[in-house]
Amino acid sequence: MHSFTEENYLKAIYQLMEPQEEAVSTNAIAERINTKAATVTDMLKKLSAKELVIYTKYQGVSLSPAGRKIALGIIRKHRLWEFFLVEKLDFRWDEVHDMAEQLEHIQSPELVERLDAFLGHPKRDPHGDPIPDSNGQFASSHTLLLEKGIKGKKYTMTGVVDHDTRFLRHLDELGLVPGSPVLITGITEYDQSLQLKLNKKRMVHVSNHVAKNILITDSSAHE
Amino acid sequence: MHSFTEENYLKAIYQLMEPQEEAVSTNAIAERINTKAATVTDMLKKLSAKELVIYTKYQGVSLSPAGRKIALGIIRKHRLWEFFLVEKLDFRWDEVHDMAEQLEHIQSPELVERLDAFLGHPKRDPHGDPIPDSNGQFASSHTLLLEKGIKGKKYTMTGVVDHDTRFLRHLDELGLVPGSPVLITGITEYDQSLQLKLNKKRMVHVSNHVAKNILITDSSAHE
DNA sequence: TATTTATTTTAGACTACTCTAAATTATGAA
DNA sequence: TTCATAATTTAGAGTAGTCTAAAATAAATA
Ligand SMILES: [Mn+2]
Ligand SMILES: [Mn+2]
Ligand SMILES: [Mn+2]
Ligand SMILES: [Mn+2]
Repeated sequence: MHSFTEENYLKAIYQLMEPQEEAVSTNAIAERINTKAATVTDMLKKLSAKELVIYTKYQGVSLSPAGRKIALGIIRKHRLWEFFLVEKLDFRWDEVHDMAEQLEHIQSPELVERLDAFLGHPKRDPHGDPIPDSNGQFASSHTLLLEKGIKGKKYTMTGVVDHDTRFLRHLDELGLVPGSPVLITGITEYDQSLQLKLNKKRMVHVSNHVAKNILITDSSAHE
Repeated sequence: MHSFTEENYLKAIYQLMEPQEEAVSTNAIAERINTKAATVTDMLKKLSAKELVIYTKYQGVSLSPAGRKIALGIIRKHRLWEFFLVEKLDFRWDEVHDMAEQLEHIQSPELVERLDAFLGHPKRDPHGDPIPDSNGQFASSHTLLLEKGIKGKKYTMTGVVDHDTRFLRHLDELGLVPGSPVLITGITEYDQSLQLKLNKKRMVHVSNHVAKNILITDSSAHE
């Protein structure tokens, strides 16, 4: 089997590869895992020997199909546990990540499937991130950044880019959480900040920084 | 903090000390943890330096108050997770131990307390073992071995001594699980086997070996 | 009590993961 | 294209946990 540590490397590589489908640098992994480049190089050789990654010296690394499968399994568990913690144990969405970092390594395929069923096969975690199914497939989503939204159009808040606790708390206070209806009522030219109308006529003002870190989807869209 | 491995040693020492309140031998720990005596000696020195155990060369080891507290915390988590797995995820009582062995090491005091509340503050795990509260206190129990039961007297099955999967499955098939009413209707002198009447007039016959591994309590007893 | 046997500890070594410092390779500015 | 700088790898070493074999101690037995 693969160790706790190996799993974390595979997950990190997956998440770094995700935006653009290209090889990931040693330094990028080191920064994400909070370790040193030399340590990463050692691990890449090990994962390469196990054929979980494709690694060429000085050329970066990418996941093999086997490595990708493991990474997706970890992410599936992470997000299911986060959903459990919020929906069943009443934690807030900004509190669950560290617990999920531990729970994602629990080994038991049967447990994952039963947990998934117990939770009602959720499609997204509390942060709006999609939960891969047992085959590693994601529900398709058509999201865009709030920053790119059009004035006067109705959207639904679907997730966040930044997962930092303070950011999530701030959104909580604004009442802007996954599922919230969002109507862009005004855009301030000067600083690109937005005036939004949420449900119950609640009006809020968000900075461009916030708008850059919120995902929305067309309200009329049927996922 | 203390590692996964250290936690397993502390738990093992606790469980070996439990029956009689006396020091535990190196070999006993080695056997329980599936390791070698030399390895145990190393770990005992380490735990002793951390003042989690009281250890004198060649004299065996016992838990310090701090070590005992950690051990009880692990046991609390183990049993709460087992309860969760059986009650919420519909696992059978013979399937949950290995998962709980992993889950018991998840670090988050808040998670434990929320899980406990979510489960309704259960007093016993699926095997009838008491779940210590957050202060390490057990609900008092007045159990005896089925073997020691008196003919014609009504009891309630409360737990097992042996936790082996095959034994638990066997009890399942007999319909003899924690909570079952048990009336001893006959004792066979020759082999000390017992004739029992469970609920719904179900009659079962159990060997002395089985009777030695089942815990019962006086039905009239109020815990 | 003396001797044999069992238990426990010590010595030395191995794997997994990590680090710092030095060497190597790639990159990009001149 | 050359040189300086940044990124990466290699070398060497440390910690946690594990092992086998040998030495020391305790317990059992004659
Ligand atoms: Mn998370
Ligand atoms: Mn998440
Ligand atoms: Mn168990
Ligand atoms: Mn149990």
